[in-house]
Amino acid sequence: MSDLIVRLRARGWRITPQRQAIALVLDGENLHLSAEGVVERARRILPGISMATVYNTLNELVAMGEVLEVSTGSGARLFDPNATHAHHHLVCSACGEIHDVQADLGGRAPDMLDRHDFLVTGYSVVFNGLCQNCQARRAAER
Amino acid sequence: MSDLIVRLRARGWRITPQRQAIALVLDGENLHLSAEGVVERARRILPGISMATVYNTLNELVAMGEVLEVSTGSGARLFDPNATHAHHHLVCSACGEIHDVQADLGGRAPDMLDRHDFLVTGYSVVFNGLCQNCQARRAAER
DNA sequence: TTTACTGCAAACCGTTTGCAGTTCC
DNA sequence: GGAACTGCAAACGGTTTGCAGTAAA
Repeated sequence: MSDLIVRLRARGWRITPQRQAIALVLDGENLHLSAEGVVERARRILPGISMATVYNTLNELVAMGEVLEVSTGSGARLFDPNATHAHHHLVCSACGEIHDVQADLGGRAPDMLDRHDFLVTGYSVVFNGLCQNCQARRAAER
Repeated sequence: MSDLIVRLRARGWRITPQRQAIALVLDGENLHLSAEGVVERARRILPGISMATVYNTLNELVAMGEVLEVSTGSGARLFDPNATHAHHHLVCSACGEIHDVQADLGGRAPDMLDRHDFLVTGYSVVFNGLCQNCQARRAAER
């Protein structure tokens, strides 16, 4: 059984087949799925599951911090189940692929904010550029 | 006349009243407006201006790098005309207000990416937390 | 048995688009 | 004069919601 299900049960959630399917879909590394992607995969496990249920569940998971929301600016939200290990994102401008990257600003982040009376509770970095594949493809094209 | 209009003319744009109104709206520091916010303000200058024109223009400005897109994750895109000075954003979790902050990761950003074959062309940092006002309000509430 | 949860479908919101008319150069 | 631009309104894609039915505890 997935860790997520255990934690959801601990929080008093009813463990329905739908939630088990969603938890199963969200079990993995380097996962950045759109809501539609989650529905699609969840339907392989539980064909009848509805969009509404998936959206409801994802929103609740985000609200309780079990899942992160990644907004890449282009179109739909992406959901990132890797909420336990702080990390940032590499977004390929060519193919849209997203990779996780270790979080480490080496304590410099707070320095940036010295002159702002702003209480920082967290931060996220989005790196834009070209992934390995797209670099290779560009090199081959010219 | 705004600098932006000068640059747009230099790029061969036709300078219409609509574009002048939008340029006027986008003239300012620390501005983070939704498309609707731009329409609203532009209509004070040119009452008949349409959503479509504003969206078209904003998208073109973003595409040519004259305006930045800030995605806060919650709802609509925000447009940031401060494209000439690299900066990042402080987003208040309580009131949603956004402030610009000087960009300076002190050359550490590339270090984070050593083990990823990823060609970084840019990055942006979003700091989450509480702005001065919301800190004060919370302190007063308890 | 209770009440949280699900599925359907319609509504919603921000955004884009096709097209006919207008206007800047 | 002609291409670029505008405005309208309809369409669009992603997401939310109301409600009646279902099932977990």
